Amino acid sequence: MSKQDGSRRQVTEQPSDDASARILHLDMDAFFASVELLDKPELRGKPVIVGHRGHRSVVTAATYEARAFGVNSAMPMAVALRRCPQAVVLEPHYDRYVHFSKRVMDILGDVTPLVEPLSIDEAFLDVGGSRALFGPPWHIGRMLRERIRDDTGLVASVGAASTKFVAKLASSRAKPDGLLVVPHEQTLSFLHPLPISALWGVGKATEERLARLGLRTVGDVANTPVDALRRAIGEAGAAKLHALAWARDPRSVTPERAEKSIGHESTYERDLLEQEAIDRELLRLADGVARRLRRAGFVARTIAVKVRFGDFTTLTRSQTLGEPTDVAQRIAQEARALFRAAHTDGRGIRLLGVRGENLLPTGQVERGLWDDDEGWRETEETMDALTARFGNAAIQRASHLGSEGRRRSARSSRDVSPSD
DNA sequence: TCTGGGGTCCTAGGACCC
DNA sequence: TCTGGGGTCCTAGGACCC
Repeated sequence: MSKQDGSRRQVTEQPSDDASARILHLDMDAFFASVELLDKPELRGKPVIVGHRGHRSVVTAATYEARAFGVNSAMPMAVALRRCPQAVVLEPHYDRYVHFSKRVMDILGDVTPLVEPLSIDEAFLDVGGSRALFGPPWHIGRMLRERIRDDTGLVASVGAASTKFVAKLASSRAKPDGLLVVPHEQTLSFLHPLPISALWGVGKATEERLARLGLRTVGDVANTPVDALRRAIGEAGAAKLHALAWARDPRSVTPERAEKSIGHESTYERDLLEQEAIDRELLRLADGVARRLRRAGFVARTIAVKVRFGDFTTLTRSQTLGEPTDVAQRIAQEARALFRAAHTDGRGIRLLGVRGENLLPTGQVERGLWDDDEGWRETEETMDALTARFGNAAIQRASHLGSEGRRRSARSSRDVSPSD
């Protein structure tokens, strides 16, 4: 697809019955690159790559014109420029992408409250309850694409089906600049001829393992006993894949999803060798994590460090704390200790990462519950509510603050208050 | 070709408790 | 004294997705 002719090829004829295709998947076409082109209309129709110019950088996004040369996102920039030397390379502007992402998500929210953003440039919608106001899914998809084009100048593709998984497949099949509805009764004939790699969760490694069983298409997986799949790829993967191959996907569209971890990592143009530089970087990364934890209203119970050496071998180390934190100095202290305990003995460091895991909401866990006898009594009453909200495991883990942190918690709740 | 940065989920082994 | 089975938590690594 090297031409943007604007007129549409892949628009389906309106299906006779698409009421069952209530799940929409909307995906922006070449999102970052398209946002850049809004400012630079003179580059339209040319191969454009978004990414840094550094010698260790990768392609963040590419226009369809660049993809025609075999350029894809996540590809090393050096490779991309060898394949397409005439490509224009633009620095990314993440603030702009976030801005346009919000505008698009707002448009989706006008149709239904059941919008689940999947990443910055795609979302699921459940339009089952929107029919009376906006018509059938096919019509809603067309309307959303038009509104996004009119309001932002950007192009979105839409897939509609009775499950999330098939809707997502439909949108990628519709790209670029298309809309595809897969009616319920056509689902399996749509699904089964596709290659196994179309299945969610099948990457290179899984594809190779399944190829050893002689499986190539989704239909092949559907017709293989779960036991055989289990031996090849493990318990959970087998069950999931077999279900997906029969278009069984019980996941509903859920607008709010709790974050599970917050982290930062950096790859360095030159490998880091000096401990001083490494410590400085760990503090910088820890500070970024701490800020985001506070802004999101979380404390982390576990701190994890990631180290990648010059030869690309990678290790991770993590430690669960007695008392959760969102304080940069505390996170950095733990990160440095983990780094030292990993005995990296002077090898060059290509990448460092710091991550907070096991997140707990700051307010409920830290503030007041265990401050005094009054608070201690309150605990009994709120435990059920907390458990219902955050799950048993999280609350049990948090509750041992009771003995350990009780006397200190007046201080600690000040330390971790989200003030800056 | 030489590999970013943000994440999620799964597996497996060991510790520990009942 | 030896043995066992289930459950949960912690840690490390890997696959995968955008």
